[in-house]
Amino acid sequence: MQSVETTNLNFTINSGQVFLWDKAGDTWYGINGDDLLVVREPFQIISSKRQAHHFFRSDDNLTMILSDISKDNLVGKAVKQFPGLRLMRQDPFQCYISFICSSNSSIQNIRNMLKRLCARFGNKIEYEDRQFFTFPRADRLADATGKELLSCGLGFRAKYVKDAAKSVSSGKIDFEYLKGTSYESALENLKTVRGIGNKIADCILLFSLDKLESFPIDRWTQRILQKYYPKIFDSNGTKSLTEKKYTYLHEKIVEYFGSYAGYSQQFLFKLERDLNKKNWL
DNA sequence: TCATCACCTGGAGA
DNA sequence: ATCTCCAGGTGAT
Repeated sequence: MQSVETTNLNFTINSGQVFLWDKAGDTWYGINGDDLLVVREPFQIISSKRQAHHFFRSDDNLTMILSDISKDNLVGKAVKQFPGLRLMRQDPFQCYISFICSSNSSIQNIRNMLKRLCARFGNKIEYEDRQFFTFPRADRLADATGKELLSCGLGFRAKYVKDAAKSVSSGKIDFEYLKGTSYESALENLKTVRGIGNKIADCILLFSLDKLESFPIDRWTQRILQKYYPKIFDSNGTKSLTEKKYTYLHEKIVEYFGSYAGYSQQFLFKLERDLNKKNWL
């Protein structure tokens, strides 16, 4: 029987979904929007805002989902190997900005960028004599100057972040609306933002907008598909992941892995990263 | 429609 | 020490 209490925090937090979590002793501290989450064993999650939420997706029927995705042998193997790996449900704006920053960057670098954004534009809060900075609000980032964002080390992403924040503060991008609309519609909507292509949009949809059929395809995922499923996801010819090919692959993926493909992706990704001894942090 | 390439920056490896 | 290379991509030719 799987449940939220069986969450493996190390696996889950270091799975590339979130960037603003730190461990001190037996306690994890994580920034989620304007909230600080504190998690310690035995599994107990505390919110500084006393918000009742399901950050670790405890409302998912995990037993059913893990059983469903285990129909594929390799995913089944990964589920057995990493039973406590979970998807998270992050604050959408933070997720959106985080993955825009992830473009052509490394995990460590993404962490640094986001921490600087928080320190500069977020609010300071204290908890158990520790200091934290919340994630900036959209209007705060929309009002930031290009120079300020560059000084946070965002590089060419600075203008994307500012524009993206503007889109949210103006209401052009509405996360609550996107949660309620279809996967395809939400995907297209997100991709109208500069700096967001298929891969980043899929990350935002999967990690913060409850679209479990999202299956972000990046270098790693592409390698996994070619390595283990060469016949099913035949990438004949073209090397680069074009718009057309991405869409085609995603259709095949949902057809093959099912409507919880996002969970499948997380397990496959963990499996392959582990093989390559990439532990992150 | 597809392939190439530039893009800021910092960390890792030579 | 100094340099090169590259990182869970995207947008412009």
